[in-house]
Amino acid sequence: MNRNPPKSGDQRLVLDRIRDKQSELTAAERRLTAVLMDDSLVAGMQSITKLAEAAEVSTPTVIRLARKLGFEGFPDFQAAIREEIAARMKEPLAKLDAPSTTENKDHIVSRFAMAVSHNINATIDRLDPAEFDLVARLLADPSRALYVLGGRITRSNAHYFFNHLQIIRPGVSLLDSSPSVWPQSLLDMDERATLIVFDIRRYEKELERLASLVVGQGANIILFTDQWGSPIEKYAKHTFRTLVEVPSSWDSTLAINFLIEALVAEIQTLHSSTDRIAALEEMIGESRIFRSN
Amino acid sequence: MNRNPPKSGDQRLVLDRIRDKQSELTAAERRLTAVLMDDSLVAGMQSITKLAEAAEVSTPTVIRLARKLGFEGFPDFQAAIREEIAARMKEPLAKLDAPSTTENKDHIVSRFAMAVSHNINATIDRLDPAEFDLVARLLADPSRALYVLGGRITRSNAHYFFNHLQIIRPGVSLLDSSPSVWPQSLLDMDERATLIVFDIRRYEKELERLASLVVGQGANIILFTDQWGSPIEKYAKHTFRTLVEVPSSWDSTLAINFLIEALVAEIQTLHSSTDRIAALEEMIGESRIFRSN
DNA sequence: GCCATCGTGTAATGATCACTACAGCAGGAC
DNA sequence: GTCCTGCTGTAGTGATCATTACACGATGGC
Repeated sequence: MNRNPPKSGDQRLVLDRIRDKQSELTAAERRLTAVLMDDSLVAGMQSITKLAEAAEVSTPTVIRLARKLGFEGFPDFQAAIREEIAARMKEPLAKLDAPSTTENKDHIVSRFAMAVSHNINATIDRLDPAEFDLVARLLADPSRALYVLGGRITRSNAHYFFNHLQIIRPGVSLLDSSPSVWPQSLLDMDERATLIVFDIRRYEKELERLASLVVGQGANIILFTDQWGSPIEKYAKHTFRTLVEVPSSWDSTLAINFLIEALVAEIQTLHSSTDRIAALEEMIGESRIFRSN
Repeated sequence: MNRNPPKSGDQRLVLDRIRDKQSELTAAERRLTAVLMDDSLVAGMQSITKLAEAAEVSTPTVIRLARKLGFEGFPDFQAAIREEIAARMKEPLAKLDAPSTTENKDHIVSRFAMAVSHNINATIDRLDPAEFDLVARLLADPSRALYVLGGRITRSNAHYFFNHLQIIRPGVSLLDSSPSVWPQSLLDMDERATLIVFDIRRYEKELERLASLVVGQGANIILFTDQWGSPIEKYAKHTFRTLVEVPSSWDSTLAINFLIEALVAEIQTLHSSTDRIAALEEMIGESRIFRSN
């Protein structure tokens, strides 16, 4: 390729330069770099006007950033980006992660990303969209009382789900982590109640025991578990199996979180209680958004 | 591959169009397409003047080719090329493709998966591996006291991180959600202390206030925020920006969880305190594994 | 050999662009 | 409160750009 414009001295990659200077950048400049890094600098191929519009900043801000990164002006900056993209396009398989040397391939983050990618894909694969929709409708029904319960590790997931459900609709309770206080909630669980349980390996005896009692009372159970399946499956009306293995000593609950977030999105749509959210924000008094314009 | 770029009416790829019309092209136009195909269209990102020079043709020839290929003019042609390159660059390290049949393409789960895929990839993209390693080492150092704090939504993430850190190493505290009890912990934060804060949009004033106090005491802050950046960034020694936008009324903290899990994996490796885990499991008395195989 | 046709480049045009100068404004210091 | 500093956008400029009109030259039919 013709590299007749020998750039402005510096040979480092644009992405690296951005990362290096990230801490010195101003708010508007960061909005810009966010847009640029969003699609691996491709946004920087547009004219300065378009790029500025996309990032919602002014054109001088773009020029100032280019200079801060060590380029003479926008054309110089853009030429560097073009060369960088050209170099990356030449490589057989576009690898997004490493702007970079091969050493990053083995970095824990890369290996983790591949595992997570597989986990979420496989989780979606074994998901029945019809069942997903059914569960979403079920959870969106405010006449059904909901109880949420997690295990030792999955308690955070339970809390996350509870946190959102509680804002979207009434009648949601988070069961305490201590089994000693469960009986009080158990009393209220009739056939209009639904218990959402999270139980991945090192499945917990207490959860199973509670599940059997809950079913005995006529309530339904929705279970989030791992690929091997918690013993609670036999009590559950709906089961979501997720993949949890990653290159770590710990299991990953990312696929579970994925389902939770997708369900929350769908439930919110079904319930469409934007007024409820607005009211809540009013109460909390935090509705101010910090984006600078 | 995905042919999402909507372009100017026509959906076909630029490269395909060139191949289709190759036989109808004139000598000068072929010189042009040769240059373009040489580096996967990247040459087409320059100005029309530069491109013409590179191919040793005149600028009107470039316009005539663009029109022959079905574009309105050079800008239209260039926009199509840019989108095509963008699509190719996005080719994720972890491609969470839409599951199975086309009918499901519009299902919330599929749309969610695509957004999440992009979020995690872009998050990795803007991550500095060296900083990641540095933070992992910092958090693995048992002589540093750790404090974990989340906002309204990110409290679950904070809890998740805390939950794991606490098992791996001593000296980890989760700050309560109620600001009224923060001062007690604040007292203990000296220059050997590190505060891990989660703050995504609808950035919370209380968190920022605490952050400034903490820094005043000489402690370090590690911040997990969104792509726009919490105001706490200016206090933080290390900042991890993640993408949070998904087709939902709610922001997604999946990319944050991704970083947490990856950090936990690395910290665990560095600390290699398997004995500590074993001891803990002994105490909990839950060490029986249910795996079916 | 003459003309018609097609391919191509040159030159001139409005449009857009990159860039500068300056003013407004927010946040921090005192 | 008041200043000050630094960030940011607006407006105006020359420069570059994409495009058009047109002229030249090559080719082929008659």
